[in-house]
Amino acid sequence: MRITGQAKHETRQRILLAATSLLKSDGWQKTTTRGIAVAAQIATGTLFNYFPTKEAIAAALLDEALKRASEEFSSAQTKDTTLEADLFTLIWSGLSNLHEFRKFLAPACETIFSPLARASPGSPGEGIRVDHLELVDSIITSHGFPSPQPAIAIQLYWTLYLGVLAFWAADDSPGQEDTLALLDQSLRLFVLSLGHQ
Amino acid sequence: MRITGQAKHETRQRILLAATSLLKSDGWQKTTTRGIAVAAQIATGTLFNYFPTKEAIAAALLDEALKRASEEFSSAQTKDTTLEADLFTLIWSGLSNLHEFRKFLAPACETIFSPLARASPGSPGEGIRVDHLELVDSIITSHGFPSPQPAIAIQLYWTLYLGVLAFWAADDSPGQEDTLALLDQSLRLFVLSLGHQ
DNA sequence: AGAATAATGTGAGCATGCTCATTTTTTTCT
DNA sequence: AGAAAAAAATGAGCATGCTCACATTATTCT
Repeated sequence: MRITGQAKHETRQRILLAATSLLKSDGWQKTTTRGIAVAAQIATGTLFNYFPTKEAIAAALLDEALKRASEEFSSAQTKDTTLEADLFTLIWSGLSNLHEFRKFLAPACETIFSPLARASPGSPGEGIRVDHLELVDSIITSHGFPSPQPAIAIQLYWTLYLGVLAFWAADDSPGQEDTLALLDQSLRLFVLSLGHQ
Repeated sequence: MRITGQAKHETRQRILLAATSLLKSDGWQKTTTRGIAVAAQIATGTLFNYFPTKEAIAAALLDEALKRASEEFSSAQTKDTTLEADLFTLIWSGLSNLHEFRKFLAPACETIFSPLARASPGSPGEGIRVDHLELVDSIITSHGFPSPQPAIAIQLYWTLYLGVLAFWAADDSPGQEDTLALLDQSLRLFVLSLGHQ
């Protein structure tokens, strides 16, 4: 499994690299699976041996970026700040890591982890959502809040998170200061909602 | 323009009727534009003389339903309730009118008014969003609140609204009581955020 | 090594959203 | 009414996401 696995891994990386490059230069719509395959020097069919859908390719990219953010957060955590501050750090770090994908994030995400896609399990972004929400849950409880009620609080969090993401993707204010304001407000509300329940 | 317009209008209605029927029985994915065209007794190409995209067809259906809700609200308004209650009435009425579309709402909406589609003007759902937000703004100011700050408050509202919609679309609790709870919580937070700014 | 088996690569081809040159129908003008 | 012009309908065809039967390469077994 050693050498084979390595070759497979390299192909996978070539695909992700090709996809990144094309997505950045051409955007979501104009990047075709055929184009990615050619750039990665494989056949169209082979592409789908590695990723089940076009969205899954983008999801893998976003997943990598967000995993980096999670690790940054977990290692740098000082633990003496407020819940609000911790969540802010995590999310802001996520946005920084997603920065290179900002241009095509909105259209790609529509199908990847659309808030409305909650109904469709097995969607490419499900892993991302689950991982993120688990981390958030652990942060919340580590600050002494009760683990949020099953559905509502977490649903509210994810909604607000996607709202921030959506806003950020189209935010052209200097330094994304408008996003900062929205994120601030959103987190304040979310923490409030934890208390009120 | 009289007689012609009428014929056009009838064709349009036939399309919407056919689409409704197919969407309800087959869902979003399995309903094809060819299928709608056949059911409406027109050629595929003709369909696109009436609606620019498949999404636009669904958007027209949702628009009709939500317009009905707006009218219900506007005519039944008693004006002596709280802001929270008024918004609740409006949104709940919207959900009732959307009820028959619940099954395919989530996948359709991903592309129609995806939370993340704020960036794409000219999308089929833009009119729906704009109309709704205008109404909400007027309700807010009629209750003595200042018209919300440019972007943030309205963005927050739309985010929460879509979150509710998404949840509702997949909510199988009896009487959608879970959605009720989420809507309640969301509106409480939103009104809170109006005060805090 | 050579056969047998498994894993991976391949591209023709399908389904479907949508376009557009052409044909058909309707309206207008005299 | 009949010709000219405008409007609408049509369906072959394109692009693209994805599938699948087959070919190719890698691995295992004796």
